[in-house]
Amino acid sequence: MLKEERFQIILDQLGHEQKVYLGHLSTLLNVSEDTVRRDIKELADQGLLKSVRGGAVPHSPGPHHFRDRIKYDNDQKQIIARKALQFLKDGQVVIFDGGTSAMLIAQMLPKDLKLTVITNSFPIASILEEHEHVDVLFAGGRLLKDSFVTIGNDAIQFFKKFRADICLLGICSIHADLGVTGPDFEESEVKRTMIESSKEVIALATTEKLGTAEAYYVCRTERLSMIVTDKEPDNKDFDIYRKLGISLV
Amino acid sequence: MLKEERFQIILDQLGHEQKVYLGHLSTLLNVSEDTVRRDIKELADQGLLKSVRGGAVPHSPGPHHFRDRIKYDNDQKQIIARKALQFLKDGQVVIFDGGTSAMLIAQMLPKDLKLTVITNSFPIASILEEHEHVDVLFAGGRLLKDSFVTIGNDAIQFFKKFRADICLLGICSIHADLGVTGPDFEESEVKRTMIESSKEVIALATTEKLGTAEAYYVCRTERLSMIVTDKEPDNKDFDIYRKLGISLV
DNA sequence: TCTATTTGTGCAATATTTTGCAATATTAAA
DNA sequence: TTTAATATTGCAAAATATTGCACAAATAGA
Repeated sequence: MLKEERFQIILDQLGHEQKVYLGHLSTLLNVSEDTVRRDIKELADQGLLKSVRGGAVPHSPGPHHFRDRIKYDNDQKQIIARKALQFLKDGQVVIFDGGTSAMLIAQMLPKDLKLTVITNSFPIASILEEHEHVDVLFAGGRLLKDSFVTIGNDAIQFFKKFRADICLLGICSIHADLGVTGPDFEESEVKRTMIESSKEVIALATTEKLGTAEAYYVCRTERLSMIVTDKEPDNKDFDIYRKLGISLV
Repeated sequence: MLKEERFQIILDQLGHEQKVYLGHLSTLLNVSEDTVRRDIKELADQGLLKSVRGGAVPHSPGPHHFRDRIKYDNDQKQIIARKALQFLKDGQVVIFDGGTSAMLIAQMLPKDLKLTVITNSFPIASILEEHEHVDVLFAGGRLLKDSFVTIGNDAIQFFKKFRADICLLGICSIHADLGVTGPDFEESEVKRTMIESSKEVIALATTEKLGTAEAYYVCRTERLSMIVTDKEPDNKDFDIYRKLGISLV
């Protein structure tokens, strides 16, 4: 096998995974871990990925240093993202919420998928900038430091203009009676508008967020079309949501 | 078998596969590996494929990303950015245009300067995110791929809401009679609104852009308060602008 | 036609690169 | 701290490239 073939395979892996491991690649490519390490170093020198302890993570070009803040080792969220991905179809208009879960979805998105994406998240917009067939509509507003999303009335008014097919709602607390809630007032306001502007709402939630509530109201639980979790969906804890007509995945 | 026939077969192989091996070609073409190697070298010299250890791979055209563009000829622009920097004072509301010049200014901005920045440029917003005392208001709209700015009616409406102290206008063509012009229609539309929403307009222009014109009108020359160039401002070529009441720096 | 020259090919000697291993150093986690 | 995992370094063996050369085939000029 040519060295270039190995390079291609490593880069392909990083197209849909957020991290590749030395050990995994070593068996996959049939070479020693040392060789994989050297390959990764060479690719890192070319700026095609970022070498990290134990493997490598994607490193996309462009001036987006917020990309570095992604926590790549978040297995739960990665599982959720992979599950959610299957519900995105060609031609849809999708609102992406600003959380890390939605960001992972953006990163795993097949490059040939045609979408119109509406978002208020810098990281998501900058990831999708590389997708030729994705139109990005970005919500203006005040930039919230450290979470890289725009908020405020301008962002709200922006989302109100659209009628999206799907809203990918980042991880919030979900409680069957109290509804969907979030920890930040202004972000919750924006989320509420995102939901109002979408036909279907897919909530991305790690299981520990189910049954909990936070200070600020976002929407009623029944408004959700689907909850994507990191666990098996046939758990009986989830029955309460199924009764409300919500699919669990 | 003619050498040209071998060439054709090698190239055909690379049309289907992503790689060819020396050994494989050697048996296929009934010549020694040395000959194949020489063939590949010759084809590589013509740029028809890429010679690699053990075989060859298709020649991939390198990506031309935003990041790559930043490096080029920024000496001039750095001079301009440094000069422009002195006009920014605490407490001002400043509109940053999306060009590389404005980006360099953002990069050089002292961390303790208090500003409100209004922009439609991702790179600028993400640079300023690290400035604790800078409030960033980001214009929504359609994201223009590869230049990382938002454009369209939404962006225009956003800028119309403000009354800024200064507009830092990225490098356009400036002609004393024909006014300020740009090469892209939609970007020029946005620039026009930026200018309308600002008290003062500081144009950033490399000297070769002075006296030239492009297709799309942005504003009259007199509307500029100042032109920052990379040359000494006492050049007599600049007199024509001074007569219009524009400072040169 | 015949010779002289060029070109393409394979072979062998030598140089370079790649690879895996082992010893040592560094880092992250308990 | 100690401990386990991962990285780095130097090295030798294997794989591959390069070079020089001999020889054959094709080409050109007389």
